[in-house]
Amino acid sequence: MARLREFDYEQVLDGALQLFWRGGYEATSLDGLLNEVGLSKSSFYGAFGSKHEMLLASLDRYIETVLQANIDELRRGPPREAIMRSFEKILGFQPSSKTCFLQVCAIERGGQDRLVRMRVRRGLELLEEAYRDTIVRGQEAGQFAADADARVLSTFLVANLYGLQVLGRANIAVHARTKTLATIMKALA
Amino acid sequence: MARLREFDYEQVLDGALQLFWRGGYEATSLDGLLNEVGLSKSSFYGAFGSKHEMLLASLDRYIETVLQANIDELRRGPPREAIMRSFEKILGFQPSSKTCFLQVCAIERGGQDRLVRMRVRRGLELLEEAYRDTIVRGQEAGQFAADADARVLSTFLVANLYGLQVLGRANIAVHARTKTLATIMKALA
DNA sequence: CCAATTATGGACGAAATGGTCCATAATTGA
DNA sequence: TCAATTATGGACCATTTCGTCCATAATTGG
Repeated sequence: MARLREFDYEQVLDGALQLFWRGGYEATSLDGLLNEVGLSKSSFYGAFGSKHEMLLASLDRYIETVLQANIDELRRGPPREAIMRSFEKILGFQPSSKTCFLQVCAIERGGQDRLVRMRVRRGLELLEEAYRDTIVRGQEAGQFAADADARVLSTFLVANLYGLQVLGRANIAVHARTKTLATIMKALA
Repeated sequence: MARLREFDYEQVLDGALQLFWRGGYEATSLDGLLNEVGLSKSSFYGAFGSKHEMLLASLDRYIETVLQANIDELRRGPPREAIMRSFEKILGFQPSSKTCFLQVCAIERGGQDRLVRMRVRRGLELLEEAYRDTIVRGQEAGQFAADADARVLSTFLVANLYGLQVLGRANIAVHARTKTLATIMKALA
């Protein structure tokens, strides 16, 4: 063995995630990041490889913590309420709120960066599956139309979830976005 | 009077729009931009002021050309078909396709940049109005449920339009996105 | 305690960043 | 034709960018 690392890998990763999440990839400077988390360059390059690899690691981290927590909430609660709550969170967004990191990555880098795209896709699929299972649960409980295709509806929900975040970023009034939620829920039955 | 400018202002603006549109604000370097459009720095700063002002000008330009063209199509055609066509365009997107510039700006800078946010919002509102008027036309023609609130539905359509673009960026299969369109249209009646 | 190995601090570097400045060129009204 | 004004090319600048490198520190197995 040899000298032990003095920093907490996941703590640094979480710090990087916060910065990338708020500012995006390009606008986040490595020096600023290292300064923020208090890490030297050699330690960083030794542990993470490069700024880009750090982004990928942040994205993985986001999926397995933040996104997974949202998914867990969805899977746990009563179907209709759980779905509504997932949307109500987003209705509360202000323009300066952090929208889903998957969306940030998809828009800034998804067009050119295959490794980012694969991860975003995986995250969206996890979310879609969670919605799908929740819809099926709701159908079994007689809350949603039983003849509807849960897969189609779950993709529809994911699309709406991200669309509403764009409206929030643009400062479209809360009441306008809230009324949209009713239309979305109506599509479930 | 004095010496005449040798470059075409709008042509340069269009070139800048293309670069910002494809790569985003931060990732687009001024040197690269000037090199691309063949403009000297002094001419650029004389005419446009700064990189940031150029972004704002590009955004305005986008709204009055690209977005307005989409809006015109929407307003011209038969209601149901016009709405469907506006979505079908997006279904054809590949991951590398340029998503709506309003979305790129909203996600990259909307959280921190008020001037960008105001423009994005105005663009979204123009789009929402066009959808709204188209829905009303459809209601008058008996194609859509007459008792529905066209304003709510139009916001709903805008949200879906942007949500589907995120899915496209993430390489979610075309057939999954296509099926979503049916669900969206069903909400109109 | 020594050898091997890994972590750390920070100096260093080359290139790129957005932006300024100035000498010169071109144009028009008088 | 001359004065006034604006456009242009490009040198120049400070700062920041991501990344490398190396000497030194710390740790463990033998």
